[in-house]
Amino acid sequence: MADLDIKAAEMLKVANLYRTKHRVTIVKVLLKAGRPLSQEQIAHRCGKKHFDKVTIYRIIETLVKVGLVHKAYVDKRASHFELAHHCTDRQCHPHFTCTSCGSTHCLMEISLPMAESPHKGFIIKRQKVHLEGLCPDCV
Amino acid sequence: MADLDIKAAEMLKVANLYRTKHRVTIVKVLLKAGRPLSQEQIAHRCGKKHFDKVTIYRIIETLVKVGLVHKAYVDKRASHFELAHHCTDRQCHPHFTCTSCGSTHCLMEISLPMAESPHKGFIIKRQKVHLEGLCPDCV
DNA sequence: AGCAAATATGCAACTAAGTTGCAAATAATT
DNA sequence: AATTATTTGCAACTTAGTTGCATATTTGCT
Repeated sequence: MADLDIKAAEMLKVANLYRTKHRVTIVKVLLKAGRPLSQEQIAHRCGKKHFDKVTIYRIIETLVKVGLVHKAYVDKRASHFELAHHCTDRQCHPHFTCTSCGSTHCLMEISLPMAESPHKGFIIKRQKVHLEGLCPDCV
Repeated sequence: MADLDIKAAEMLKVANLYRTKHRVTIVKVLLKAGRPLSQEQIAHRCGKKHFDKVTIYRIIETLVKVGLVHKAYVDKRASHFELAHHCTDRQCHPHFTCTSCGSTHCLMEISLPMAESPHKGFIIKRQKVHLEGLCPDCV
């Protein structure tokens, strides 16, 4: 997965961040996953080497700050994060949670029109859509 | 506020739930607030009398189960709940969070079209929209 | 009203996500 | 290679939300 290494390092460089082993690994994990992950899931996918949860939270925080990552949703009290590189600056793809099995999926092809802005003095910059229903496995 | 008492008791009756003092008080608090509240905010608005947080969580859980209440959003790790009586069964009004001051508001007049369902095997039953930007005070 | 069955509440102790401060380690700069 | 800027690991902490169980309240019935 040298491709991913290069891509991850490149993303950090563009964002003007120190390219540390931990950051590269975490960006790679998020690239490979292609879907939102919690701190625990990230830690698990980082493998045997020790990745302190504080470090993971701090890296996520940094990546969010520079716009590489954003919080996709909260499930069972755990925030799930994903790379923002497939999102426009106004909205991302919707996420879908199955009310039967509890799984969550990215629905990349759906996009709703933006709410019109301004609305009664509110300047709307971004919009997030979360869907609920039954996933293919539970129908 | 005898009106609210009657309304709250009526809502519990229709939902076929015991009309306890605690439940009536909490429903009244939610009616009066007209916006999502966290457990802590509910406790605060219930006033001097002792309302254990476990009780509040359990009442919320019950109200969610019968559909009177739903979780509107999570802010700073705390879930915020509101009465569902102004929502359709497919979607509610969007919530708006100001990226400058952090306040969250209900935008009652906005409603986006529903994502079409089914989509690739996913049956979409409900949709939640969360908006971000600048509130009138921060513009 | 008074009683029994059904259900709700309070308390104490717990779980787990996320945070903070600080010393040691690593990356960038010269 | 040395200096500086930044990141990481550790330990201890904070806090939203949960669980089990004994006690209190509601409801339906007579």
